[in-house]
Amino acid sequence: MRERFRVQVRDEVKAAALRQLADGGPEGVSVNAIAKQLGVSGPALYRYFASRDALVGELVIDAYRDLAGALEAVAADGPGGAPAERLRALLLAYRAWAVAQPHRYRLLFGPPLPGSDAHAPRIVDASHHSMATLLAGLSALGDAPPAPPPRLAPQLEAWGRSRGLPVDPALGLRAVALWATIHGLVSLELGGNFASMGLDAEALFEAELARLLP
Amino acid sequence: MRERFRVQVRDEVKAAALRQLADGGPEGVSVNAIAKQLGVSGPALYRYFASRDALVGELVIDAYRDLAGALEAVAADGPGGAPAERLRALLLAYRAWAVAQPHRYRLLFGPPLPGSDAHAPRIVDASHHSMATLLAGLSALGDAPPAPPPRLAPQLEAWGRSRGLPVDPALGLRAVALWATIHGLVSLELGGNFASMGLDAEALFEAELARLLP
DNA sequence: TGTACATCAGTGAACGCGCGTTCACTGATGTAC
DNA sequence: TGTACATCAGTGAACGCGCGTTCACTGATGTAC
Repeated sequence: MRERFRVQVRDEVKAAALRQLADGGPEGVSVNAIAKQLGVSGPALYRYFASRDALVGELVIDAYRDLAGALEAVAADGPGGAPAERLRALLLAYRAWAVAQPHRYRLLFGPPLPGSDAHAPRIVDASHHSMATLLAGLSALGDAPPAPPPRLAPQLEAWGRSRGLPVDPALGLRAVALWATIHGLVSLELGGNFASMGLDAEALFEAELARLLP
Repeated sequence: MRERFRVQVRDEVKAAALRQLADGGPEGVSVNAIAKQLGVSGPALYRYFASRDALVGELVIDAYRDLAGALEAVAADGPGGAPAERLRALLLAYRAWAVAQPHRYRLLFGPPLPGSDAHAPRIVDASHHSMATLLAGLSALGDAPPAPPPRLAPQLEAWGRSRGLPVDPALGLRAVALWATIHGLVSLELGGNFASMGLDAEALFEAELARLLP
């Protein structure tokens, strides 16, 4: 079928785009360069993607899906073990995904790209799944986090509701804070900040996990 | 004097570069575009900067100096108040600086730029002052943070020693962790992640501070 | 004070490059009778 | 099975743009006698 061929070529294009993303950053993803890498003429790619921005947009969505998949796999894997231990595994998987493919992590959580609209519904949707997994992991802990300040409580509740999972505001705040912390660690690690301080980023991450999830 | 003129023009060039940085990101800083904005021909700028990379490098160093200056001003201001309260003010100043000029914050802590060498000694040096201020603020708290794991302790000590301030490893770990947390919050805020969740980033930041510095 | 000279800011043309995207077209692959 | 037609992947040329950087040169500003 022609359709199978289309899908296959699209995947090859995206794979080449990811390779360019890895060296050169998001700005380094170039339609013409991808075409050259596939041994094909530049305009040929317009059969498969409407524009460069559309291509990059797909990379973003794929990355969100991939990250969410990795987290869900860990969350679903082996229901044994204490909830705290399972949450720990989840957070380690988050870092592992980021460290294994820093360019994709930066594509998701780095500075917003000119031309790409991070508020497009498809993208916002895709970004939700990872947070949902994190929320579930936290919720399994079962302890009672401190209540959020009055200004934040309704916002957190609205956010949970808009996501379909009615969420305890206190739990939501805890999830956001936890996310910010591990994102901070990962982001500094990817930026080489810990390396330039002579610090072992992995040990640092684990030390922080030990402190946060005693 | 000709020298005064040189300095003044260099400053104007940098100011125009910062304006371009604000809209368009680091890749949007263009020699020719700056020249046009100053009503001058492109090659003219090569009298003042050896290359585009040299220009951007100066922006980085300026930004580090500016951030460190803002923090030191807060630290030196009004020695009254409990140490925890003063540290709180320091961290609020960190966020305020980042939020007021997101492009410069991203220039410092965003993804490393292609062409620019973040390990150049001048840049590494400039990046140290802010951390020193944070360390001083934490040290004034006077309480005893938990000891770091054996793998990290010598690294933290070596890092402190290389900086001229012999530092308690436990304190160093605490500083790094605190930095990672506020960087995570700030970085997600600048990325618009909290906004797209309907959360008030400032309230979030303050809630986290309240939790971290009771 | 006036003149000769050196310094140096800025110009305009040019080089070579890469970019995203359009367009008219060729040629192979699939489909329908 | 053979033939007519439609579909569509891919090509090559072109458009218009911007980029960093070099080069030889003009002309104004400063300095030295």
